[in-house]
Amino acid sequence: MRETELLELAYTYALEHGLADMSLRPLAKAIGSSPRVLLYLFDSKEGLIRALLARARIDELELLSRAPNFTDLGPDGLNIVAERLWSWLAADGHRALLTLWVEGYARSLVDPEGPWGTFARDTVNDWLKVLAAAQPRAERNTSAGRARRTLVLAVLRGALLDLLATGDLARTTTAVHAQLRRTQRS
Amino acid sequence: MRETELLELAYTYALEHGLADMSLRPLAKAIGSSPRVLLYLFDSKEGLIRALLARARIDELELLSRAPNFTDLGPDGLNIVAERLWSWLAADGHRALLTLWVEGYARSLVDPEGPWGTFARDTVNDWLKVLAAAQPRAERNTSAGRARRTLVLAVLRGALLDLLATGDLARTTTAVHAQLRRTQRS
DNA sequence: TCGTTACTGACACGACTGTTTCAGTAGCTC
DNA sequence: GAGCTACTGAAACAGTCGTGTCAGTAACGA
Repeated sequence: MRETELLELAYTYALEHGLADMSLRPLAKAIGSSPRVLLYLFDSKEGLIRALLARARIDELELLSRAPNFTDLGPDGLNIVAERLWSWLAADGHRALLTLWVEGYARSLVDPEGPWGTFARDTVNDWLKVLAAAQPRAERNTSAGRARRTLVLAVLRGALLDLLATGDLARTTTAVHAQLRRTQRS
Repeated sequence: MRETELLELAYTYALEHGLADMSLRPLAKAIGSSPRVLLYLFDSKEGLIRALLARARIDELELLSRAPNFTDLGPDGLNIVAERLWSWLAADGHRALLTLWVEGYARSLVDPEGPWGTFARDTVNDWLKVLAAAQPRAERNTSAGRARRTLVLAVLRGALLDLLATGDLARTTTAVHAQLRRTQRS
């Protein structure tokens, strides 16, 4: 299937160059293809972007699925999962993917129509679902439980934004760990 | 001064339409001007974007300056300021500005050259500075103090991302308040 | 009145955009 | 061999982009 291998090439290209000002001719040349072929396979540029965003989401879901999703890790399960997620987010090799992800997020806020669609809302829900699975059953469906996983997600994402902008791994990691240790005690 | 009033018009236009695919002709037509004039006043499109980003940053700094920045509100000063900041971030009328802000942030991560420059890093530092001023003097320059304000910033920004994507004011606000109340006790 | 400064309109230039048209080629099935 | 499917190259289309050129107006101080 030519489509999947070209998508993969385009994906690594997008990771390097971003999606915002990507255009067909430079992309095609870089991956050894032609605008004609890309249009043939993906119908339109919008279709290509949609495919790239879906591809990025696969990486994201794959990460999330690696978090232990069996239930009842105890009352502290949420923090355990969060700590694991952070170590993934903070890893050097994931910067490009996460930057692309922020880009897609921002874009889907600005224009919810278009290929970006509901990317932002989707990822929030993906993450909240995984975090919910790590909470004790009794807590999961309470308002306090929703707030708690919302808070954990906020900490992870806020710290990620900070890390991507400043590159200060030590400070952001200390902050995240401080939080996860603190709630552990409560 | 024609420049400032046109900048203001362009700014409100950018708040509605985003910066990413803004182009001179539609913008000029919308604000009753011409590409010629915009180029005359701002030298280039890049100059215009730089001016718009600077304008957005003014709104941001104005917000931050409204947070009480006199020192020693007590050990809980950081939370007091954070709560005030959140009520501003969560206000309905600020959605457009904050979305624009996220867009600029994302873009400055993708391409740190160009008009976006150090927008992301700058805002992180702006906020951290304000939060630092709200911490007790004794805590301010310790590693734990840095981590604490980093964490507060992460919560605010993470919750903001969530709010912008989902519009769920109740859940995000509950999460933020839970956090600020929790650390208050510690 | 002259010169200077601030601003503006009309138009064209070259580069680039996504997309289409037309014309294929290679491989597989019947 | 015929026909079908999958894929591809070359070139052109219409449109938009940022920008430059040339000209011109209005206000104002000397």
